[in-house]
Amino acid sequence: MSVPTITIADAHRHAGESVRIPGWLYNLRKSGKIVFPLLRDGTGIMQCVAVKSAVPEALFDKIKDLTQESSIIVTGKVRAEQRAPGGFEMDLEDLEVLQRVPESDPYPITPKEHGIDFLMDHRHLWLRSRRQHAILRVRHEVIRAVRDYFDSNGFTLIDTPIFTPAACEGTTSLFELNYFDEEKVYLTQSGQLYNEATAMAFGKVYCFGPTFRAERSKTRRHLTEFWMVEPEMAYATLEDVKRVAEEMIVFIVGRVLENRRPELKELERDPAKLECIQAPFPRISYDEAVKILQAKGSEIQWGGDFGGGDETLLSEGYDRPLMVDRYPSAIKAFYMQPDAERPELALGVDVLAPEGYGEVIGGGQRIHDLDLLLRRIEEHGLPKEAFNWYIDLRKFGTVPHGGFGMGIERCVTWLCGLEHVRETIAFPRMLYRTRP
RNA sequence: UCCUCAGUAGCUCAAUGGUAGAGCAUUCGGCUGUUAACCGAAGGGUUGUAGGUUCGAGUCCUACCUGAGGAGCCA
Repeated sequence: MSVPTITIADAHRHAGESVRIPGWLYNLRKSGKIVFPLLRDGTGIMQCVAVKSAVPEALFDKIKDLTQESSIIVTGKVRAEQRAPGGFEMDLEDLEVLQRVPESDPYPITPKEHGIDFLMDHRHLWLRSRRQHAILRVRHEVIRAVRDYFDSNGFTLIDTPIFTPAACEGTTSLFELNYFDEEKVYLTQSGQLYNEATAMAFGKVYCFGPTFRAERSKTRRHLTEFWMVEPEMAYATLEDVKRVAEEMIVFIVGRVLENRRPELKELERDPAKLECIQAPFPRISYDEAVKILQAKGSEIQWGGDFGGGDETLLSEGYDRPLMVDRYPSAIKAFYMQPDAERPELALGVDVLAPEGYGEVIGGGQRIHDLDLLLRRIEEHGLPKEAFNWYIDLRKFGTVPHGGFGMGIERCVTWLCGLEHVRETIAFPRMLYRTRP
């Protein structure tokens, strides 16, 4: 008679049955004649139990001598048990050891606390911990929600290139590499310019992929390689962009609350902080933001950009994301459409997450007028030849259009209530850290 | 790139300029309901590197290396 192979996540459906679960030994608690191995299988953690008098001696000895993170396949009967974490427990009947981790070189991440440097050096193993597991499952939920939101709202996924011939935005630094020793190309820092082309072909589009910034930033909000989702819409105004950004965030938060409650609990994240993320989000202008900041004691002057502290000051007092729009054109990218009533302002919007998490979305309406775009390219000293295709978009059926970009890691950091973005991606790439 | 802080056992951290310590991990022993289990014992050190001051440096000084936090910039 063969027993079914199941996952720990499904164990509650097999109470009273004998089943087989492949996994790894998460931890082992011993008490003389009774042992409690904790099995981890990627879907959850289950406590097993073996009493010396109730199992064959060879089996008991094999369990007793297991080491942390050894790969094992357990067989036993699942039973509801109040005392077990998770509410279910397995009475062990058999154990197959695929690889026993030797004592001479034990698993380095013990159940005690560790420093961040050590954990980052062992990131490939750290991913097995409950906390990292919870964070990456929330990340997965966020990504799935993003795709579902756009897919069910008429957007077409169109991926943009990662090798690009020039800067999308002249301001930030790019990673440069040799392209067959024939020319220099750069790793993309945004798919936006290409998406403006695809939006003119498909109406509503989005891209979702890795993005690279060679900024020498060393803060809790920065990675050199991160994932960004960027929708772009033809015939869209700044107001349309703001509405979509708001709807998307509400949708994502709703999905996380619906499907990832246990993960939020593992992370000790108060779900009430997310339950209040409902439309409408507060909206203020750059002008108002500057006045608010000055009243709160910030050094900011009109015309300057917000620092990290300014973003925190602005978003405190709101329990939901704050939308700030109409920034001075001078501090924004060359492609930003000016405000018709006040041409010194750009029709851009930033979305600042609550609780001091800062900017998670940046976007706005793009310039659709050919002459204005040419003028801006010149003013910013950009090489016109490299933008010929982009300029074409204003020559052949140009329309008002806009979109935004959302950094996935910053969003996950906020939703999980984390201190640092580095835990929201499996293998973070940061200034001074490219390994493992 | 700049500013601040840190580097001592495998890990997390102590140690007034005067003998290098603890908890966890590992090994051995004990324990029939543990929840980062607990109790007892043992092994484990070129104090990041190179100089300097001093009778004497983990501790003070200089440079460098590595990491962390922050700034600017950004999602």
